[in-house]
Amino acid sequence: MNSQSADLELLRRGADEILIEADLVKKLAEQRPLRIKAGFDPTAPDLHLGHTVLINKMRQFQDLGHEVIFLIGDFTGMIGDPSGKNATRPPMTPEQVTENAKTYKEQIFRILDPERTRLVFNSEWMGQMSAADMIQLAARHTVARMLERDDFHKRYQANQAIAIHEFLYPLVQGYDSVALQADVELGGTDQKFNLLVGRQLQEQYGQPPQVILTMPILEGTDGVQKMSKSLNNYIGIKEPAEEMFGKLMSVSDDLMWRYFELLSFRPMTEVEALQRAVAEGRNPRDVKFELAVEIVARFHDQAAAEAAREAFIARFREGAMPAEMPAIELAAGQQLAQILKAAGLTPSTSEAHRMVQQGAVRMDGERLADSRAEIAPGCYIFQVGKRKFARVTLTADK
RNA sequence: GGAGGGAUACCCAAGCGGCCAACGGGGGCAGACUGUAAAUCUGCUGGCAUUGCCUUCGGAGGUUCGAAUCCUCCUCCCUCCA
Repeated sequence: MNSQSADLELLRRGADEILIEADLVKKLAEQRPLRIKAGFDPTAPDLHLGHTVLINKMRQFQDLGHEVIFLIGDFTGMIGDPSGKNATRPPMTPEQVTENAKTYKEQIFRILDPERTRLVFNSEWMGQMSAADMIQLAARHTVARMLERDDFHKRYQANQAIAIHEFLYPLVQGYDSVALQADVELGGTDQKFNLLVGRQLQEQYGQPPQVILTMPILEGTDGVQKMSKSLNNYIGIKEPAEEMFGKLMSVSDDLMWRYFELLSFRPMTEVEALQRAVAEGRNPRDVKFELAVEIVARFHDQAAAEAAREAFIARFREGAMPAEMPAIELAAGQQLAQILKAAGLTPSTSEAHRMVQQGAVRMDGERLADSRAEIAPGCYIFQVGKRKFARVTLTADK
């Protein structure tokens, strides 16, 4: 196997589609650094592992010596959100954009090499465009082609409104590829149409069309729906190490392999070996440990990752307490249920009563059965369920 | 502009005068078990309170001993017609 086909195999990993793969082979054969473009929304970035699928792919290109362009779509953001019926979102100020760009850098450079990453804003060229330029750009594309896009098509069929500027968005995104002379553009599968517009526009402007590489949308920790903050099935890359580790461990044994493919940098040959090992009886938990350690180490460091693993093991094996927990001081003379609520361990006293009924509440390791019991003054560790702890000091100030 | 249909707890979705704090599913939480916060099984899932009270079925009124259920008006959404 020569190095080019090894490169191709790496780039293909996890990819949903490569259009056109033959073109990519040709470009790789040119033995020059390719310009790899990926666009991101300028809204406040709070990245989770789902976003990193794409960024990981950028990193792979980078490792192979290509030029990665991290494009922030601030021009698009300043106009507003075209999708759906959502009220147009308030335009972002240049200050906000700068601020968000800073946050992006903080987060993406955990994965990307800052030395080899070009950060650009599309307002750099879009801001220069006159109305006449814009119309000329619009003239390069047709309504019929726009309507090929699935969501436009459906809305048109259903007689739902499509605002003119919504047609402009794919054009602007496509024009970014022209402005950057991109060789490859990366995006989620949901971006396929927009990426294709880039290809078409580049041809119109006399450039060789970019190759499109789409990455799948990562499933969240529930294993079914896409990872997203609003579905609360996400793992944020700024989360504390132990939290991140725990969430990774909560992923099902099946989903783990998907995460290996899309999130791990381990060679697929190794991943396949792990898969065989599990089939032959190795505990999938231990394999999941390896995944969790790798990911946590990427966003924290190796030591924090190992510590998170040890803490995890300690907790389920010995029922140990976490090293840190909120400490709260309360007046004595209250019922247990009220203490639990006051300590933030349950959202309401009714919930606290239910938790006690279900045997979920412990005080200094002893299970409690009476949610109305008054607790004598002193310092205790309360636990609700497996994961919620608080150190509560009850003071008798009466 | 006209004609119909709909709005129920975190989400979906029953209920159509009292047995409704409201079936069922999803999600969430808890317990058991285990190989992990996987899988499986079971339970819980409005609030407050020493088992009684308070708020909830789009909003505001009304009928009734009693309404999520009936009436009136309003708001929003969907379908069909112009």
